[in-house]
Amino acid sequence: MSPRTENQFQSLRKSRKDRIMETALELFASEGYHSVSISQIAVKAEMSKGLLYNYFPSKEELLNAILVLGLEKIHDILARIEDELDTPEELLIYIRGGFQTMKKETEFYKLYFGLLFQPGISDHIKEKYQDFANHMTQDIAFYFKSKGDPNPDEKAMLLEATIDAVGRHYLMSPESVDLDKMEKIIFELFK
Amino acid sequence: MSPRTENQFQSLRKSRKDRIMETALELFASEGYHSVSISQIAVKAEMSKGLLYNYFPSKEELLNAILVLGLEKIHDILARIEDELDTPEELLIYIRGGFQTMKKETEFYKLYFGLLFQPGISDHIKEKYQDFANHMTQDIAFYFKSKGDPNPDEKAMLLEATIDAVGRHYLMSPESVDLDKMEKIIFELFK
Amino acid sequence: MSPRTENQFQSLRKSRKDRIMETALELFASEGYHSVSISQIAVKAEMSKGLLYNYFPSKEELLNAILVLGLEKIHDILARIEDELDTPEELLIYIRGGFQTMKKETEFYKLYFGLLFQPGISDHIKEKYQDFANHMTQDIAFYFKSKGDPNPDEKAMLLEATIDAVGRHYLMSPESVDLDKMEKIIFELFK
Amino acid sequence: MSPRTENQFQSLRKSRKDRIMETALELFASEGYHSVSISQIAVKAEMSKGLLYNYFPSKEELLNAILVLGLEKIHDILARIEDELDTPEELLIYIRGGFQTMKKETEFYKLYFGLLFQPGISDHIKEKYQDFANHMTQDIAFYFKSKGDPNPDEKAMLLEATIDAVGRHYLMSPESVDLDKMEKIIFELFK
DNA sequence: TATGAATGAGGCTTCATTCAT
DNA sequence: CATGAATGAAGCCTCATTCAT
Repeated sequence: MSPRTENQFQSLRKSRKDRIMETALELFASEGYHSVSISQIAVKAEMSKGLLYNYFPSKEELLNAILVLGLEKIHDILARIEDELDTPEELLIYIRGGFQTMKKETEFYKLYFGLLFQPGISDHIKEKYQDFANHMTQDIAFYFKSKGDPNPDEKAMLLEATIDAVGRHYLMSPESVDLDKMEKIIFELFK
Repeated sequence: MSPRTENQFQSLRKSRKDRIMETALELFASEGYHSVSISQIAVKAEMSKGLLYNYFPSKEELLNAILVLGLEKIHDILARIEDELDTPEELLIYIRGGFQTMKKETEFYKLYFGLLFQPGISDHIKEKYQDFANHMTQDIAFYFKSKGDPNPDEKAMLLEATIDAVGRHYLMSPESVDLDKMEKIIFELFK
Repeated sequence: MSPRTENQFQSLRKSRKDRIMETALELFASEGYHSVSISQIAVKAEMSKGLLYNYFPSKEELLNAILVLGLEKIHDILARIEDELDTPEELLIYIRGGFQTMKKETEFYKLYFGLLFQPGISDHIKEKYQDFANHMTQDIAFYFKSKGDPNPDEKAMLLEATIDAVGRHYLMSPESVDLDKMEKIIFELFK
Repeated sequence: MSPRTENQFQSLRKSRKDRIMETALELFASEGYHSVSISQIAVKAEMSKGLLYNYFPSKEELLNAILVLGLEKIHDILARIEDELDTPEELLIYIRGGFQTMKKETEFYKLYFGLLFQPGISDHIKEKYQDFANHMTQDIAFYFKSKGDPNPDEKAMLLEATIDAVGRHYLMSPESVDLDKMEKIIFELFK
């Protein structure tokens, strides 16, 4: 029989890679990066340990890939909203957007928040996150500036931190936080 | 050389147990719980592994003890402020108190925040923290109620979360956060 | 899919096979048999691992084939000189021949010397080498006998060993051994 | 009970370390460094794998330690002979000394010769051996100089290489080489 | 009480080899 | 014939914990 085409190989690789990353994210998020073994991932992804190394050179690189992908997803979501924040309505949408990424990418956020204070997580990732958070903060600062607030940067940082913190609460016990309500209260506070 | 011996001297007067916990906290906070071995702790605490196991039955119990002690310390600090929050002045003091515990117990908070999203941390601890956070939230809610705020509980949760989040930023890069200024802005926002 | 003649088939196989062996020899000699993976060979030979296994049933057989081929090449070179060693001139040519095979088949010798003391190398190969060395020794012994030396066999073994050893030095650091000079000195010593 | 004394610990450690090195040398020499697993060594030394790592940080460091020790032993043996080589009698003793170290440290030599052409063996070791061989060569050169030989350095290198090569033959098949006889023939040739 | 040697399970990773396509 | 994804055994190493002294 003839060998697989280049295309066949590529889509096979992509699907495998996706499967590994999905499975690993699930496990990392629910059990913690250090507590999950490559073996567990392989079993849950229904493949051999060896195959996993065909796609990621190490456990750490697998984690990295997951984090990079997650940050990109979030970035994409927010990129659609960001534009320029001029009106209160837009601010509300922005806040809502923040919460929605958390609802949508719950697992990623759980993993991520568990890692941020973990020393040893690659600086590259931390930088990426910083960039991302800075970007967000600047968007918000723009709003406060146009409103004439005396401390726009601090206000922005504060709002960003607040969204972050409420999201954290939500991730830890979703049933105890009513995001819709919080969204409005935050808006009232900062608008 | 001399600061180190100064440290050693100081910790020599402490009980063995304290020394172990201090050393372990230091290492856990700076390198991460999973990355620190019992051997490292024993070496840094200048005692044998065996002795360490005379005081703590396992690595996990050592961690537990550290966390319990840390929570208690924080509780003690806040207990001195809490009373009843009636006036804006008291609220400001409360906010300030929150930040001050973080400045004082930096290492504990670093460890703690790194662990909160890490599954596998004993539920006992998580409960203790919940109690503690709830307690705090209720104190604050008391203030908002006495002010006649329509959403006192949510407001309280929000303020608590905000203090938390700003503290996190501070812990990650102390130079980029001016706690004194943030304290005032938060106060203006919530008072 | 145009059908190939039997001949084209053969020569295709041959060139592929040669390429594999050449590449493998290169890698084995420079990095060591155990440190080179089949994957590396396949990449460097610009073919797939699978194809490689069409030509050699295992890594060990590939090594074997390389060694056999190498020994044959050396044998061929020496066969052209050997005839009967009667005169000193012929002895000199013989010594020179020994060194020249080492210059010409450097990689093979490097691999070979690295393997000779490695247990686990197929006995078949070791025998082949023994035969070859014995053959050489006998040729030389013939010379010493015709010269009336009292210990022709030992002398022969000694000369053979000496050529071997000087060659080894040369292979390890070519710049530190002047083969032309050594050749003459050895000749003076044994003639 | 009271803890072991420092002395007890030290002698325990020494005996364990020796046992590991002996066992490993035996196995490395007879099966080849790459073919012997840490597990095998542990089993043969009747201890756990883990313990081995209490004494050597890695397989490679274990090898290193063995090689360093071996070179030192050989050095010691030859140091007793070396002095200044003036008379033919002393040269004979020197040659004999060379062979005797090989008879005495058979395993070490087997391992060593198997490794010399193996790329990846630590340069530190190779240097040590070079030093050692150079030292030997210089001793011999001294003899040829005092004899007025026109090529003392080359002669010395040649003699050294010859001893080496005959030793190699002996190690590979002791029954086929009569070292006593070779010793004399070499002596007659070079004296 | 104190020591650190000793254990052994388990983790990460590599790689010769096979096989569906 | 050719490809490279897939397997699984085996290797090196770490480390929490135990225990003889």
